Amino acid sequence: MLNLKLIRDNPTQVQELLNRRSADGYDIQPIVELDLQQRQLETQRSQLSARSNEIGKEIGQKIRNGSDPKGEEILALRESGNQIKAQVAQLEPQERELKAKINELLLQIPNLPHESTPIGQDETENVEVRRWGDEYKTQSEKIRPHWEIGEQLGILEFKRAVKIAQSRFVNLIGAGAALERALINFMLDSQIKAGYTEVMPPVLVNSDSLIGTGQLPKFAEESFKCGDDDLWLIPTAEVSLTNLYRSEVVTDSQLPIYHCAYTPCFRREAGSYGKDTRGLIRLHQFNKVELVKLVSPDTSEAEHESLVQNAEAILQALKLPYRVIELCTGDLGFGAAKCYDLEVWLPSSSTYREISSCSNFLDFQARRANIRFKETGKKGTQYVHTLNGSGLAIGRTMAAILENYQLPNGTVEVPEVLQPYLKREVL
RNA sequence: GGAGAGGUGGCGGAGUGGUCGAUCGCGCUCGACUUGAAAUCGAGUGUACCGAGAGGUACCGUGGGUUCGAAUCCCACCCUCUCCGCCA
Repeated sequence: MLNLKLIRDNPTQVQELLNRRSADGYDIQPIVELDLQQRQLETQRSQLSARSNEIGKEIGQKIRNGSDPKGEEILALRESGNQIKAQVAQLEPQERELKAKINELLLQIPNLPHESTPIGQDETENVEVRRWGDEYKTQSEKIRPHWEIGEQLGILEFKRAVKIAQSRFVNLIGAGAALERALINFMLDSQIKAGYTEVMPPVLVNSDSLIGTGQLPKFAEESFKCGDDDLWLIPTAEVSLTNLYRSEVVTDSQLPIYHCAYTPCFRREAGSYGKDTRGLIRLHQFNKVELVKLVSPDTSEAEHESLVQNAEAILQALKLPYRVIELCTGDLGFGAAKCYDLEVWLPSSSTYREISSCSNFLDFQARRANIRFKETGKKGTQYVHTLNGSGLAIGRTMAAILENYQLPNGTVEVPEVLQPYLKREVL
């Protein structure tokens, strides 16, 4: 969430930055007005409370000095205390309501795009930063999509998954399941080597966690909710990992904190009917290795670049052609100030498809989740900066491997780095 | 799910209606002593919000309530621990 003081002090700049996201945009004016009202109320109420506290102390002192607790003097003081209390009781709910309303509005406002984020309307104005691995693109004439390859090899099974669940689910069979596991282990091993501490977190989380990372309140329809409990299936391990430190104050010596996790991810994909209906690209349940960093604000830009490199390293090790895209302001996710997408080459459709999204949230999530750090020797606390990225989405990686490593005879070569994990060279 | 115990500042731990934002110990910071360190001694040391400032308000698991006044009394909820039950 945005800093209320920043909105208060620089409403025009904040509004201008929000407008970069979209023209119909977000209006901060209501917040500015409510904030003004709330502060006036707060001043008024706290002055009354101060007076009331004084009266309370006076009564206590008089009784200790021998005044009759039932005497006229004390009764008069109590009466005036009661009057003030009645006034406070009137103001309090108004103030609480205003605060709640402000908070509600703040939770709906997306992050301000970073100054360096390219300005644009939608994904067509995203900027390609670099490309890697053109030399690995297959020259073969006969390219089949990954779901055909997978079904023919008997390692992907969509029909029965639909039976036991619904559409957009898959069974991985035999070598398919083994390949999935190999990818998970390879990715985790690589990221652990890069300095991330592995976590196996809950994949069910409460509402506060989803608010902390920004999925709630705006995107409730994107996640699966458990009926009887305040628990949701995570759409990404970002939620679990970032919320590990919710409402905590860490010391600056603990920073930077790097975590990686393999988890299944669950997404309702509401509103994407008809999109990517075949294959592994858009499922309700998919596996992912996620990277999360909590860092000191002055390092977050450099940390962002190195996070992207950690994700890229996986694609490079797998020799999968990809490109790095910097999202423009109009395509930026809700909480991100700056975001790079990694897109892997899928030869069957001759397109690059997103396989990792690496975002810098600055203090946006830290404010929502109240994650702070204390600098030794300094008074007070500061919000950390949070970053995350996929390292990588497993299902899409499998799709890319099946397509990029397919052989004319219908089999699939196993990428060299996976061979020790999979203990075979061909699928 | 049942029974019991408990949740206080970075940690430990006091505090059962007023002088408590909270004794004390540890830790930490600064200073003194010391060639240096340890030990010792002295001072300081929570967070958030409002206010130009002086200052004020709020916070003792969370939310309500009683009272002029609540860490302390009442109610509900959450969490932790022990025992029992169930269970991958």
